[in-house]
Amino acid sequence: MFEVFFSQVKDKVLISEQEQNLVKTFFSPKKIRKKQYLLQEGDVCKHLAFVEKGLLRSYSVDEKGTEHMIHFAWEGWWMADILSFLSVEPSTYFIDAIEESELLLISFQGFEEMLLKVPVMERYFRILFQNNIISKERRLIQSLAYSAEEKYLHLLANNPKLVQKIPQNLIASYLGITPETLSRIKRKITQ
Amino acid sequence: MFEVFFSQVKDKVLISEQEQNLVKTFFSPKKIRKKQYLLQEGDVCKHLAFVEKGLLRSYSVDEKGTEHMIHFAWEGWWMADILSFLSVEPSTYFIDAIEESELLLISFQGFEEMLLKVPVMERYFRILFQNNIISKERRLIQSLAYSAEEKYLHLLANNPKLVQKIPQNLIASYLGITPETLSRIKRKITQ
DNA sequence: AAATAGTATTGACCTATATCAATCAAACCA
DNA sequence: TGGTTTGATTGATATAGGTCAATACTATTT
Repeated sequence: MFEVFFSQVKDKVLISEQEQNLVKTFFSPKKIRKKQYLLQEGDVCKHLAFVEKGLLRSYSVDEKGTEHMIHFAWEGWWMADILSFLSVEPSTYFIDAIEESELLLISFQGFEEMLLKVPVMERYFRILFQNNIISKERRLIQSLAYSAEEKYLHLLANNPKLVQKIPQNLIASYLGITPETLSRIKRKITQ
Repeated sequence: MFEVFFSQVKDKVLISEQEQNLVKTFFSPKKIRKKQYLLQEGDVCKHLAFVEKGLLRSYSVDEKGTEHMIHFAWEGWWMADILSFLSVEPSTYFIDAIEESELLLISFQGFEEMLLKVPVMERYFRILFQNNIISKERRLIQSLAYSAEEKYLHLLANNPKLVQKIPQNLIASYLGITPETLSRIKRKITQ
């Protein structure tokens, strides 16, 4: 159950067997079906979810009912509304499963306690958050400075797995463009 | 010199006098004039800069020579190209002073050593990075889902200090719109 | 296997925002 | 202090990408 998890952790920090066993106690496994919600708007995000298997997405829905993709997470990645989770405020997001998935959940109390009892996990999350900042910053610059076509080409070059795994209408939303525009861009690139 | 710094740190974690004295040894103060560069594209970002006083900006410049504002930092905030700093790769950003500023600089080695020797600073940065993720995510959603006018209204509501302190052409760039469009939005809102 | 729902493509048209250019206002500095 | 650079406003025009609608394609369900 924790194979993917600890292989990810070990990519970033050194962790002993003993520490691993302690860390395990803070998590509970959960299976989630396709289209099932992990979080709905208005609810507090009570867990960080690590994806052992499968595929999740997070998104917001505006007044017109349009969905805006925020993140995708598959094997080896985390998913949560970090704002809601940390501030214990109602979320403005939805999180659901694009594919049937296996998750490891940790609660807010569990998270805080784990970081204090296992300092190496404090370090792991600091590094994780650093990386997250970097990738968000990249995406932000792209959304500010690039045309729709440039954004798609960058995604293809830098995150081909995402383009493979995720339906096009969701990719369009992730890039902040319409599915029609993405379809036209693809045609233009291919011909 | 460290007044603003430790008041910020104490907002997030408990830190002893002893720890404070140790932390101080990792930083060096630096004064920087208006328009002076702290970082130029192609150089590795060798320091995290804490702003004790003044105002900095970071921005990228595209092939057409257009500047895209990434961040602003004034009293109590950090500034760096975190990607370049952490990965020790050449930066794609510029950082310069909008106003004459007083900074506290810490090198990469200093940073790593400080986090290991003063675990409470590991915690401080984990929290700092958390908050950074949250604000970047907010900005990202706005850039994807909101119109130019909505983005400006949100900025006014949520970051009025930024709107006060920063020239309009830079605010426009920060929002990913042109100065002309921002000017028109302001007129529309006011009348 | 048919029926249904979801997803992608294409075309016609529209609108928000960019671009270009001129003027105006303010800030800097020699 | 007047001249020069820098930033803001306004107008005219162009365009990338959105919207709406029809059709085609692909999965999923019964």
